[in-house]
Amino acid sequence: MGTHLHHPTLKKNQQLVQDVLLASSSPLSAYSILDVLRDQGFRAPLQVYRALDKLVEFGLVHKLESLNAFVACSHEECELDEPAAFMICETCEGVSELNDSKLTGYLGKLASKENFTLKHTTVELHGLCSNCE
Amino acid sequence: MGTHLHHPTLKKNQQLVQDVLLASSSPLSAYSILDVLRDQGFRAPLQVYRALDKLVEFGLVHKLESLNAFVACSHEECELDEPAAFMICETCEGVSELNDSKLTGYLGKLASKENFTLKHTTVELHGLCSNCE
DNA sequence: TGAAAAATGTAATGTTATTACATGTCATTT
DNA sequence: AAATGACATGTAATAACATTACATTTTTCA
Ligand SMILES: [Zn+2]
Ligand SMILES: [Zn+2]
Ligand SMILES: [Zn+2]
Ligand SMILES: [Zn+2]
Repeated sequence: MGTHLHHPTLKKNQQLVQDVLLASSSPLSAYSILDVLRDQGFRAPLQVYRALDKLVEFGLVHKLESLNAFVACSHEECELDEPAAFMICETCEGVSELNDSKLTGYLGKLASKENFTLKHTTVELHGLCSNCE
Repeated sequence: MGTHLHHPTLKKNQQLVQDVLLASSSPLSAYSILDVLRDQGFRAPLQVYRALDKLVEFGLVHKLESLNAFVACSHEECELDEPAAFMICETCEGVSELNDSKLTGYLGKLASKENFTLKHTTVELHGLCSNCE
């Protein structure tokens, strides 16, 4: 396990975005979040993107690159411990976040074998979850 | 190794797009490809996206989800053998494609442990290549 | 309190990707 | 050869995703 850093108290917009993501059973695009938050006064995409940037920085939210969408972290917070992988169901759109140290370790090995300095990994597995099979 | 399927002869637009990607040292967005091909008569994004769809289907081109960009396959063609991972240098934008069966195998294991039916994997490692370190 | 840093509001713009519909090309069948 | 059907192409319009620029407000902290 890596060092656990406390994130600062969330600002108003950050908290609103975080609440929307926590309430969702599947990843949401920035524009979907915007639509939900129009009632709370959101008017422009940048309000969402700025909040998301911070939440991702704090490790409270992850971006799924293959979906252009965002999910709340399934754990307390990933912080410096990057999530290892996401399993994404094509049918129900459910996502489960895996923190598998063996996978992380192996990706690190692959990188060092080529003298590649690893900064960030994206691992997204698409398929069908056990329910949807 | 999986079954080797022959892809059909490339059509004109497919070949043009493939040639642009083969000549590039780094991944290209669909719109960058379009710009290059304006001289050859390309006018609209869809001409590029349609060609890319086919090339990806044939295993001759891969999409890098974290960059919204496309690269020519480094091997003859990946066909049904999905590439295992890409290492992407943040500095020179160079990409190297890894076909690592141990990684593929481990991702499969992770999935089956959760009764997840794996259809497609996205593994993209960001960092610095040995040259740029 | 006063200055600096961070967050927010808003508009405009840039980038990536798809839908819709018309036309063209080529192999197969009659 | 004409008719058919499958696939490829041309073009315009629009949708979806994301950033730049600039003004203002709030928070932090010396
Ligand atoms: Zn997490
Ligand atoms: Zn499912
Ligand atoms: Zn390949
Ligand atoms: Zn490099």
